[in-house]
Amino acid sequence: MKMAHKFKTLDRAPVYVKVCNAIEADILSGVLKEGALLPTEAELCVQFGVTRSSVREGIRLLQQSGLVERGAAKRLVVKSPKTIEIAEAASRSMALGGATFGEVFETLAMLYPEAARLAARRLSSEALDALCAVRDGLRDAPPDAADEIVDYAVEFFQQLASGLDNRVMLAMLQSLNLMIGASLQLVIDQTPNAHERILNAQSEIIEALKNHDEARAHAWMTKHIEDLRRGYVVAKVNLDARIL
Amino acid sequence: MKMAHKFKTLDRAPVYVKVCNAIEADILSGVLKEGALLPTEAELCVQFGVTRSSVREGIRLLQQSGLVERGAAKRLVVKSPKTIEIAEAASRSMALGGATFGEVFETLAMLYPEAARLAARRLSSEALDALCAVRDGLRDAPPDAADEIVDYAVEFFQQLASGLDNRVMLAMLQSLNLMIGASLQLVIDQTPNAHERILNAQSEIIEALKNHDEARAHAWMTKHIEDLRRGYVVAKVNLDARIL
DNA sequence: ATAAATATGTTGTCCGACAATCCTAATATG
DNA sequence: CATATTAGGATTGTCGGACAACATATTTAT
Repeated sequence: MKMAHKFKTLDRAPVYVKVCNAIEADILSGVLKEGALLPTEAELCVQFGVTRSSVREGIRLLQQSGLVERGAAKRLVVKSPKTIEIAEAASRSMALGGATFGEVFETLAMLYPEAARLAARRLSSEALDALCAVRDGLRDAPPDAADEIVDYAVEFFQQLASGLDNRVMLAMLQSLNLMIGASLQLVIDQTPNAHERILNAQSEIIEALKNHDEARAHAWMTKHIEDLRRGYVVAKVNLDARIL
Repeated sequence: MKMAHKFKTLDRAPVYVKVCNAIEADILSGVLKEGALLPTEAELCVQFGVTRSSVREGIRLLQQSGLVERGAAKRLVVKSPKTIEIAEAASRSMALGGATFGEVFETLAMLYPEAARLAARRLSSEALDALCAVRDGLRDAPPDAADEIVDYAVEFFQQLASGLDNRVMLAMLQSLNLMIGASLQLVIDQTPNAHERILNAQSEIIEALKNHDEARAHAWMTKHIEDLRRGYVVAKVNLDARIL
């Protein structure tokens, strides 16, 4: 008995999706390396055999996923997503998805102490210097300049994360930074002694990192974050409220 | 002396970007709630006063960020991003950004033991039942069916993460799952006793969760992940290689 | 009343056109 | 000769209109 031939289901995706996929495939497979120039729109039209409208819609799709970007001369250049951009996209999506302060803080409280522990194990001396620079900046800042204090507090987290030399971790920590960064502003200028307390925590953490004292780094980071969290409670921010 | 008037810098973004931003703003501000139907393209044209090409390009931008989707009758409906989609986007970007197995595993080894500890503190009984179901499924699976074992191993992580009731954490854990999921396949069928070892780890973790024994949950999760990591070494997977 | 046929609306794709912008190269000027 | 200017060409952004494909709503026929 002869089996009737089975056809594969036809690919009925819109053309602009196919354009997006085709380009993306070549990027992913390495045919198009980072920084490579894509053909012009007109060129893509003839290569794919579709009209410019479709090509352009496909490009928008690629553009939003950060794989491609307009460079000099407006030409499209291939770009491999940087951790900060991944973090931005993720935190933006979380905000839109309705994540709350409580969720962010709980995650922060879980991740950063462990990050500090890892840092105590392997932070380079340059990374440590960067942390010291942040701490010194904070020390010299006027104790009532809330915005500056916030900047230094976030920057401390940022530098610590960067020093871990792990892009996956970095992206996650950065996205947490972004999610609280904006709101920290509202809190800190209502917290008494914020300047002093944060400065102290940073100093203790740095000291622990210097001595490769993992437990102490972990403990102080925990304390530091708990301190920040208390700020939200004092400022009467509802932890179930959506992040901005 | 009269000060010359200062003009704000003009907004010179392309129209399609403005279209995207305008719609996004209304979604974010709550004017457009989840599930709401967007006007048709023709309608948007007259409302924004631009041509359909521009509207369509703007829609592609929104579409890729997961804020909008074609529903029944092809109409555009507003959609708030789900954690799994955020995780997918993030892991995809990380893969394109060149993240390595080593980075993923290190992050996994940091996050999941802490997640297990948290789970021991507050996992609901339903979530625990779900974990048991996974464990039972794995127990009854043939010990040489590598793909099934992988599925159950990943599913165990998935259920644990879901039970934490924290979307931010969930998104991060899920994105880690996705990043190793694909590659675990290659490893497990080269690992002797994988079935038995994974089953044992799952059972121990479940036992610890039941007894709210945070330390033990943490310890066994650590052991479990280290075991998986060893699989990569045995299978001679280069930990500096890019994830798929 | 149900099924078939038709009408209507919406999206996907095409085409052609033009202004704004940027790059390149030729030209003018010191 | 080097630099500034200008002209030219290439490319993107935006427009308008057109039509086929498809899904829904409405009417007609059985």
